[in-house]
Amino acid sequence: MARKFTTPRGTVDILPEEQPYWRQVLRVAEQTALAFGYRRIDTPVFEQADLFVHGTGEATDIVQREMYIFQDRSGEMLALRPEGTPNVCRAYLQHGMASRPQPVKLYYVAPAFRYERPQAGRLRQHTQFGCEAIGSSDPALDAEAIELLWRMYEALGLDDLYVLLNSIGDQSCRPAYVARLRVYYELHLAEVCDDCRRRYDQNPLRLLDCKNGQCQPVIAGAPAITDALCEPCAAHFASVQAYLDAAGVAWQLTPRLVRGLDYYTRTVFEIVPGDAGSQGTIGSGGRYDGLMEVLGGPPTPGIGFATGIERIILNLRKRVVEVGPDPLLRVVVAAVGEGPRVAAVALVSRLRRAGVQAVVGDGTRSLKAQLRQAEGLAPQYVVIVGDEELRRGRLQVRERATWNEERLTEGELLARLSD
RNA sequence: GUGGGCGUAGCCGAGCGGUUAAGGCGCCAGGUUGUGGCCCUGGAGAUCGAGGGUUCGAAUCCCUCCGUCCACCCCA
Repeated sequence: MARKFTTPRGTVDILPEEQPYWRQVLRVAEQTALAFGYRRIDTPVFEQADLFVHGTGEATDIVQREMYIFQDRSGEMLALRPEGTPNVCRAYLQHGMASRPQPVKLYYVAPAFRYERPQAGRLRQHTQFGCEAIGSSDPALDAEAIELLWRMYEALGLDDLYVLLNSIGDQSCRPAYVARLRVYYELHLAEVCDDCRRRYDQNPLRLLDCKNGQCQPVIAGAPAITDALCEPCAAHFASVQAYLDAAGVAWQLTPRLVRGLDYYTRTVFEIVPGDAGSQGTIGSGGRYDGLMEVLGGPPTPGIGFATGIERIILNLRKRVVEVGPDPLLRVVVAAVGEGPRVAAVALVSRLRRAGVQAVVGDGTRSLKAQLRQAEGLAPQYVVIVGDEELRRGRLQVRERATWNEERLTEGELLARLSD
């Protein structure tokens, strides 16, 4: 049908029926983050575009072709947040958080925007829950971030998940490795796919992540970055692994795992479902020890992750995980005729002030219709107010599920409701 | 950004060149004057995603666009 207005491509409405999932996921996410000592931070939906150009990285797809970027009326270049980490780091610097006890551990729930071609599990606006621990390079924080994410999924009832873990080194060892990788690939360019030839030029690390069948033998023969780590990076990585084991989180060493963002150093990880489709990653993150300097701050290490709420819910639905229903409506008051309507409005007003969720039936409809309406609203009690009830000072109160009917005074009704 | 599938009322879904465009769910109303879940009856709701074209005639064929889904790409 010809609708005049619809949601923009790649965006969705979250209808009342879906809200229980959101409430549940956000509740668990926040609880878990708080339990791990993280505190909430909120940052603007839009920021100076350069924050992401420099922070997320000029070479990334996100910056090159996916940002929602615009000029405001003063001519300033702004961008809708494509991911959360640069905002949090900017806030850390802006508010002098280096003078707080380190590390500063922050979490956020925020929409992210990327101009991409939508498909299941990939939207132009999606919601990320993320955590960042800034100001320490302790590998225990890396392990803790991974564990936090893992425990959160666990609490939500998601199983069949896998932690993929890798280290991609730092400035002192990665460049040499990338050079070696290039030398290796130079000899095999004829055997790999077109995308890989492009990656060879633009983003060599990503060569390892190619899913094209013809490239797999070449990947298998490539030097592994985990063999090329410098001593400090190797030691750090070993500690991360040991701490994960200590925390009881199972992980899989995945040398081919690299990440799309420029700022990652050392630890990178993803959590994927066992039956993952192409948009399978539900959460991922890593260490970004060089990011703060890029943003103009002093050298400050950091580790963090983000997970997509929509993808979590997708997986919860796939597994038919139960979530609590909406808080139930407790009373619907049906009334026909002006006198009873006035009394009914006054009654629900008092009920609500007493903390009871209550509504009146639609006064433009018959009593029968109001009762049908009440059925749809599924309250605990249905109350009927008519002239007779007003005369007697007693309400007709029905427990909807049992049809059990009583004549009660308002006080008795309230007592019943407070059981 | 590339390739492919799909697009009929709020939802599911028949029809696939000539029909008043089925049916189900849901919604609304009625089945005597104030009584809900089942049942019965009735009603509202569709410019057949949009715009062009072919044809005497198009939901049905063609083109373009839009949306959605799948794969790639990328990533949460």
